[in-house]
Amino acid sequence: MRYSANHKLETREKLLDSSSTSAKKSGFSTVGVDGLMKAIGLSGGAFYSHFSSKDELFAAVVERELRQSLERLGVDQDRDKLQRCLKHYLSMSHVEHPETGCALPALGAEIARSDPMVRQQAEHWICELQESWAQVLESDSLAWAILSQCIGALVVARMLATAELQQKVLKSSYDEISRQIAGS
Amino acid sequence: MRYSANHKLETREKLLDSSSTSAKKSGFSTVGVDGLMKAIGLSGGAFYSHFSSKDELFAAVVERELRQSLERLGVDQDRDKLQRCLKHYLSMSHVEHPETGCALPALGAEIARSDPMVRQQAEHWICELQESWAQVLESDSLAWAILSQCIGALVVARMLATAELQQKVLKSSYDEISRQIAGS
DNA sequence: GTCTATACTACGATAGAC
DNA sequence: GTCTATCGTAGTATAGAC
Repeated sequence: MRYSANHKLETREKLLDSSSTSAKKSGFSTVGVDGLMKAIGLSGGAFYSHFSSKDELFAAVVERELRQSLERLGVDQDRDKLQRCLKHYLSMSHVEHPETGCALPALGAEIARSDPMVRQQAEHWICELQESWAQVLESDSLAWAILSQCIGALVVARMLATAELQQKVLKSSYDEISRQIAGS
Repeated sequence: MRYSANHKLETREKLLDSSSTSAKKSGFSTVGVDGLMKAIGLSGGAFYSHFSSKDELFAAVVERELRQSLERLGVDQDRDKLQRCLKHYLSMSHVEHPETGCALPALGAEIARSDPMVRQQAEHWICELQESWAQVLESDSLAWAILSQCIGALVVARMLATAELQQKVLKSSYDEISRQIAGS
C-alpha cells in the first residue's frame, strides 16, 4: 500500500479532532464534508475512505467526545475533585470556548435528534458520568440533577448577550450546587 | 391591493407558527425556506414578501417563542403556580414533544450561535422569566439555578435513548428543585 | 401577495486516475 | 489514500408574470 496503516489512523484522528471542534463551535449540520476535509488539508472526495457517510462521522464524533467528557469529569471517591470539576465546567472560559469544551451543551439538541444508535452511545457515556458522580455524592437523584444543571447553565449562559449576566448564571448554579452538596 | 392587509398578517402568523414547530422539532438550520412555505401551502418564492432573509425569520421565531415561554412559565407571587409549571415543564410529554414545547432546550445552541441582536432579544425574555421566578423564590441565585436546571434536564433527557432513564432525569431534577425551594 | 422560473451556491456522495 | 471531476439534489435569494 502507498500509505501506511498508521497514516490512515492519523488522518482519521485529525479528521475527528477537527470535526469535533467545528461541530461544537458551529453545529454539526452546518458544516459540510468539503469544509471538514479542507480544514485538515484534504479534498472532499477523500472523506469516504474514512467514513461511509456524514452520519457515521457524527456517531464517531459523539462517541469520542463523550468518552473524553467522562475522562475529564469522571471522579472516584473524591468530593474535592468533583468540586474542582464543577468550578472549571461552570467557568466563563468554558462558556466562551465551546469548541474546546464539553459536547453535551453544544451538541445536545443535535444528539437528541439523531438516530437511536447514536443516542444509545450517548446514553452509555452519560450514565457512566452520572454513576461516578452518584458514588461520590451518595445520591443517584442529586447526581442527575447536578449533571442537568451544569449542562443547562452552559446552554443558558451561551444564549445571553452580556458577560455579566453569563457570570451570574454560572455563579448561581455553582453556589446552589455547592449548597446541595453540602446539605446532602 | 389584491390581498387584504389582514391576509398578510395571517399568512405571516401561519408561517411563524409552522416555522417554530419545525425548528423545535428538527432544528432551524436543517429546514429550508422552500419546505417552510410548502408546509403552509405556499411556494418558496412567496417567502420574501414576509421576511427579507431566513435569518430575519429566525429572529422573529425566537422573539415569538420566548415571549410565549414567559407567558406560559412566568409567575407572580404564587409559589404553587411555579411548582405546577415545573411539574409540567419536567414531564415526559414535554420531552417527547419538542415541537410544542419550550424553545430554550430545543433551540438553545442555535440561539447561542446566532448574531448579537437575536441573543439580545433572547436575553430580554430570559431575564423577564428569571425575574418573575426570583420574586416568588425571593432569591436571584436560586431562580437562575432552577431555570438552568429545567432547561438542562430537558436537553439531557432528550439525548437519552430509554424512557425509564428519561423519567429518572426528570424526576431527579423535580425532586431536587422541590428540596431547594422548600429549604430556601 | 403569490406564482413559476431561474441564478448561483452548496450539499452528500460516487467514479476513475494516480 | 487522495485527487479531480461529476452527478443529483437542495439550499438562499431574485425577477417577472399575474
